[in-house]
Amino acid sequence: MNNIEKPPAAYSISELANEFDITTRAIRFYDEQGLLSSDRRSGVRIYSPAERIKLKLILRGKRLGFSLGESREIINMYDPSSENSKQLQFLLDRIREKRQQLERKRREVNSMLKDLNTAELNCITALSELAVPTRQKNRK
Amino acid sequence: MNNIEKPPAAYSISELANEFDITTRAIRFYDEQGLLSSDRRSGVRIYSPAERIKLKLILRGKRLGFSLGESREIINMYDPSSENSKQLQFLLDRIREKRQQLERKRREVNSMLKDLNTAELNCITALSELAVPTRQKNRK
DNA sequence: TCTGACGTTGACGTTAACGTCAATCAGTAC
DNA sequence: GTACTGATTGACGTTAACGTCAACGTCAGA
Repeated sequence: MNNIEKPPAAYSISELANEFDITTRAIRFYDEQGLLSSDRRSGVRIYSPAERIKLKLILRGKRLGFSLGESREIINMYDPSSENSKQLQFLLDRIREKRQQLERKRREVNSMLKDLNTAELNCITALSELAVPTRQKNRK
Repeated sequence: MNNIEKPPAAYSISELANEFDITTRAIRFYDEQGLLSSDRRSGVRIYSPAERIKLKLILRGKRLGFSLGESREIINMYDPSSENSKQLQFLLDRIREKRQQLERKRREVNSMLKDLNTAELNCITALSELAVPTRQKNRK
């Protein structure tokens, strides 16, 4: 017998809330807004693994500064449920649009990291000069 | 004589608003909140190039999902105005903390870009199968 | 001097994204 | 049955980040 943990086939609302460290209220809100869809077992929400992934995508989107509406759009990009060519071309355009946004974000994250590096260096320098204030310090 | 554009030594509120495509109200709000500081020429706000940079940092932060409070912290990381070693060490810790956040954001941006790529491929495939629905399509 | 563009300060309104609370129901444990 | 746990649906409250509007100041140009 093997001890590998099987991924659950379904999740309760509080399981998801605990896993992602959010409140059930938030999940219910996403549900109301149609970002998640849930089966009901006598009124009680039950989420499939696919919905759990959607939730992950929503939270990732939030951390990157996307609104819930934008995250909804992004999620909808993953299934080409639209069948006709016009819709597909439109979807393709929006995918490429989002890519532009994300590449900008990537550039800005990198630039911000560079800034932090120099800030860190300044900080370290200031610290070391505090620690050894007189040794070999040639002042004019 | 040369025709190079000298960078202005000062900016009015509407100049900045136009440059960054935001409203003067937003700038005034940042000013109130102490994210920007302004000289006053008979009541009228005047911004230095340094404040203009701060504004850029604020907007970049927003696009990456930072709150105004977080952006304020990040901006404050760039000048080691605190002199004593304790403060500097604390600052250093927070810099490294922010770096963690940013590196996570970077990973997530990259992962999101990958997702978009596969979404694009799916879309393109669906399109091409629509365009040539009968040719060489071997169905079981 | 009057006008118009641009600025100011309140003060209140708005939207997104939940938080909070109350009343209620459904399954389990004793 | 009863008590407890965890879920539900309203309904209203809250916070951040501005928008909007009114009333007013200021300064250059005709």
